[in-house]
Amino acid sequence: MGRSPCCEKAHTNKGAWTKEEDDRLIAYIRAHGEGCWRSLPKAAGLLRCGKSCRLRWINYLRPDLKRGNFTEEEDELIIKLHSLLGNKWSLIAGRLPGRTDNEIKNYWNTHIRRKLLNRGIDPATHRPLSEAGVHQDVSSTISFNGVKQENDKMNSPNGFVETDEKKIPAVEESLSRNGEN
DNA sequence: AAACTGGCCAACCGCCGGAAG
DNA sequence: ACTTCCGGCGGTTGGCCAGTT
Repeated sequence: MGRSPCCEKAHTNKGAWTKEEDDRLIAYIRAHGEGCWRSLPKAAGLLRCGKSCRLRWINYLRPDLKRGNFTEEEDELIIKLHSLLGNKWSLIAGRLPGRTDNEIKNYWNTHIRRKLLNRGIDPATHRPLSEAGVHQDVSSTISFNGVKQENDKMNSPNGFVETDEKKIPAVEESLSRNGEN
């Protein structure tokens, strides 16, 4: 037996959120706080999956979100963190106040990857593209899939093989070193 | 002016780890 | 110890929009 769905899909709305739905969600969380996403939609009078509510709140409605363009400093910080952590968007987002993992993930895929490729750097390994083989098919570098994830784990750019939690102190050290220069 | 193309981004999907029973 | 459930995460999709042909 597989897992049951997190909500009754037949009775939930999907797609873009309306202003009214946003207002209901904001009002409910202001009154009751975050948490218990499963029961939130019913309690808030929303015909949405709990997951959908959580995502909407975290990625769009939270009052502390920065929004707007990324600065050059944020760009470089994301590149640095990605070189250390790989596709751990939530960890990267934790270092960028007011930014969400989804936002950073989108920004990476649309802007930074291209930026690195233009610099001749492989976005997956943060090594010069020439090192990865002159005849490498660029499209394979661009592709973003599970295999690439596995490669990241097995062949982390900086040689990390520990868990992500164990990486954090090294990331902190690396960043502070960077700050001193 | 219409059709096409590519970029952007909000939102969904499926999986995983951990908590609870 | 095992099963079920929930929250969280990363990957992917699809709709919208602006630029180009």
